[in-house]
Amino acid sequence: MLLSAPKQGTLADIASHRLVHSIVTGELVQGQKLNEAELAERFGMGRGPLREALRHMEGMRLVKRVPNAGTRVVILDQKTMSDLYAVREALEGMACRIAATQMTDEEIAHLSTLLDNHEKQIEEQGGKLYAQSEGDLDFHYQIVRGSRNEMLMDLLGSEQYQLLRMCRYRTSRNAQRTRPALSQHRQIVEALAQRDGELAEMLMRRHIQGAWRSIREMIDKEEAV
Amino acid sequence: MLLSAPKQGTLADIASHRLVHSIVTGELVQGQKLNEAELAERFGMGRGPLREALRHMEGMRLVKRVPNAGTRVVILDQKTMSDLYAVREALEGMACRIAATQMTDEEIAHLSTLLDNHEKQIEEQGGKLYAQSEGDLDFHYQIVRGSRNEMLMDLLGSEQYQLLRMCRYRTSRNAQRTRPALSQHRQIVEALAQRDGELAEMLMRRHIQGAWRSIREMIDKEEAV
DNA sequence: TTCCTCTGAATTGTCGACAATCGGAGAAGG
DNA sequence: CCTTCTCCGATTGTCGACAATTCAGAGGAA
Repeated sequence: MLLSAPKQGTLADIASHRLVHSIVTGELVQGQKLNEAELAERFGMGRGPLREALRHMEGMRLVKRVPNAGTRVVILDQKTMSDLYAVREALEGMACRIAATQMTDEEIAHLSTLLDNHEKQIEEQGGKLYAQSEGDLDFHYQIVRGSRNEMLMDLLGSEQYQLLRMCRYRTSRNAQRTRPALSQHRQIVEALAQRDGELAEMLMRRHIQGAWRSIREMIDKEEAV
Repeated sequence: MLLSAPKQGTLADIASHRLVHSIVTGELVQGQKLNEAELAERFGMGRGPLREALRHMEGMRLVKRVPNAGTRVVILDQKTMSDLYAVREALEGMACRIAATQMTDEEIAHLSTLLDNHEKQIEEQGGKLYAQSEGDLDFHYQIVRGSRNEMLMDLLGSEQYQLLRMCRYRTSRNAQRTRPALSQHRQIVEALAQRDGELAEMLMRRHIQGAWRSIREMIDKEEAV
């Protein structure tokens, strides 16, 4: 799993993982100020490791830090989300294009079975929206891994991934477009199987554009209320 | 300038900037182990701020850190560079596409004059290869800013920018393809002026592909010796 | 000679205390 | 009543010392 948090290692790493979790799930509210002493005590560690974790999270763009004024949880407004999806479209599109030439037949077949499972989950009337969402992320990350591009894996895996989960958590209530999404996923796998990178890239980009459109409409409707 | 390093702020920030400079210019050799105590003394600070800087650099992908085993300067081998250019192609292509719809006429005109200056510099037989290189980065970053996408600006500006500079520093001896590059830049500006995002994206992607091909050939030739 | 084990020195990880800085409550003046 | 200044509490930034871990080399056995 991507969120596998090795509860071992330095305290700073542990603090990072706990902070990520708290921020993604909304336990730490957007814009909230993070008090170093308080968090350090809650995590049972000194302020040193915590500050290092904060610096790391700054790199992940999950918090915003101002010298001598503390660090705050990032605010995911519509503009930020829009920017995020544009970047995703570019990066995952590229990943898809490369993956079409780099993935093994076995890996592509595995993607197919992954989608089969996903479909079953949907038919079983998954109240487990969360699992579906994670499964979707899994699909996307498998393709990114297929690109064999370390930098893409880092960017989409470690960093944007968290922002995306945060975004989903905030908008997970409905967003029932799993059906069309699944269909698009199948198209993408087919393009990969045919080793058509250009087509795979285009399909992935459209897929992400569609996801963003869906989310944005939901946000707009929500704000109208 | 992008490399403007405010020599004020927290010691950790100062350390970051000095480390970036040392790594990009090669003063700190690739793969070299970074001793915390030694660096802290050289910078005239304690190990605390230095460790925070190191964590920050880890986020920038300029160093690699292993728990209980220290941090080392990243190694820019051909695979890493290739990955970097693929990511650049995706991100700058997207930036270009968006910029075509977002930049003001004034900004586009400014790009044109920027290229005029660049051309003059070339004709004046610039021994100042460095200035040209920085000018080129300036051109690219102006377009990224034109996209109005904060995340793109961050990714391409603060982070990849440094890796790219490091890459260029290593391969700056010849790489005399300023002429075709300038011509391609002009084409891109024209596409932007016509508000043709799709074309602008394609031209930018080809431009970056060409730059990478040129660099790779040079590396291959170098290694053959 | 080669390999293993066992130190112990060097380096990283962590903590608590102190200094510097910022934000806000409350007093002084208009 | 509002504005501005001053001081104080709270929070961040920094340092030095200590604990935990790793790595290299000395020494010994096969």
